[in-house]
Amino acid sequence: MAELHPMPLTSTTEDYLLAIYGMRAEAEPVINARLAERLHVAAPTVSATLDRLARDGHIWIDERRQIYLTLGGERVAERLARRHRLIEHWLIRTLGMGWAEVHEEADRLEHSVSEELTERISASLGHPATCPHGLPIPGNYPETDVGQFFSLSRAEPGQVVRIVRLSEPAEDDGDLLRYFEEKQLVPGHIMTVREITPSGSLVLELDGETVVVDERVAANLWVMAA
Amino acid sequence: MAELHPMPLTSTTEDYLLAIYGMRAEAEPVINARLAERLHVAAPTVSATLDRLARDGHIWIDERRQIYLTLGGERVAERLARRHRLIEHWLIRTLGMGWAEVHEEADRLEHSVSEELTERISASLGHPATCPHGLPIPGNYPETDVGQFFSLSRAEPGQVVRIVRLSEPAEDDGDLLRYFEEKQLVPGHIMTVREITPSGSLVLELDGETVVVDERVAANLWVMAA
DNA sequence: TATCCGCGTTAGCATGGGCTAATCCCGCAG
DNA sequence: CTGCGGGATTAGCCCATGCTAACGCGGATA
Repeated sequence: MAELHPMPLTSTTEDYLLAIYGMRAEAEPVINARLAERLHVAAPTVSATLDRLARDGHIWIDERRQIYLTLGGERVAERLARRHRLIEHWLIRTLGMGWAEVHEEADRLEHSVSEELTERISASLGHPATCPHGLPIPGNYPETDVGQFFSLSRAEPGQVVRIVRLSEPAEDDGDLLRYFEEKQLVPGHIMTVREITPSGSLVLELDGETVVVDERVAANLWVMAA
Repeated sequence: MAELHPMPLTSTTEDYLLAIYGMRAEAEPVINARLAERLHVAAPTVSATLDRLARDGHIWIDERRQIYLTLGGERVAERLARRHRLIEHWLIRTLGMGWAEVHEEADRLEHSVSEELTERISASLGHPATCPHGLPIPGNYPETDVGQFFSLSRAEPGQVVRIVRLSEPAEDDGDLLRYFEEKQLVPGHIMTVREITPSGSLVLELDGETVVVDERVAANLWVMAA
């Protein structure tokens, strides 16, 4: 039953929907325990909140306790992701905020920016296709070559790749963001995979500089053959 | 007792403090019943919330049930007013939103904009002294000629005045805002008071146009001799 | 097979922020 | 003096969002 007057969603509701959306996009299993980690709340809290989300028709949960967005829930999440990612761009372009700082600010602003303001922002930026960290902006992102993207941790020695985006969870790790920024491991940059060490670390060459990243870090960078 | 880790205030708390601050600035009596009207909540809700505000040291209430901000509460309110008014400017200047629409948007954004972002906005706008509706921006507003301001409803026939700002409550009245915008009754504009009718309406001349406003409307415009 | 780990739910509780209905209090006007 | 009107509080509810402690369950492992 759709509400006649769609109650404005709470900030918490929006956070949950966006987290589920993000985890789906990364093809991670979406279960109670993972959400609890991601949202920094206790397991029973997640259970109760998911019950409300299901009651209100935003999600459904199957027998194996996998969580899925309904069509309505997905629409909400897409709008939020769109807002969040446009805001990030905006903060960088018009106010000169740092590449590693905007995510946190956008996490709060995404809940209070109106639909109209969102569209004005998108227009003023020329409708960018991705956020500054390379994640697609729903509504602006063309249906393209997503299939060509793969995790840097799966790259082969000798391969030349271009960074296309960060992983979802990387955005919530301020230290990691600052590290990526410092090493210029940001979307658009091209690098060569020199070698892969026995422990799984990758030796990269970027702008003539050599950078070594371990497997866990490489897993958070998505690339395409360049 | 100041908290060691100052708990982030809730949106509700901020709304109450800002309302109290605004009513004080207009020299309106600050009591429970007025707050209930302004915030669109029931009287017992206000009582309960004010109890919490007092408990947390943001306000105090005297024997006659007048409500006052503590120094801490006032600091919070000033920061919020600053944010709100800077955001309004920003939305108009960088995104072309309407003079009559920005207040509502800012009412939501003021709760989620960080201190750092606020300062970046102020700098990018050249530290404006007032919001687009003429209300002073704490921290940017010079200590000046506030004493020269008076309500348009107290103007004399023949007087030439310049609009300096709206009243606080006018900002929450969308229809009134749109009316002011349409008639160009906005800060900076100069007009002549042609006559005052027996019913208290004012006949004004603005840019060669004649505009008639009733007493209730005139009370919401502050002017100075020009 | 016995056990333990990861996961989920139940029970029980707290706080913030809302509401209505009913009562109470004070000052002013008749 | 009586009564009324405005304002505040009390009592009693509700919901969303959080927590801990304890229990249950199913699969992998010793």
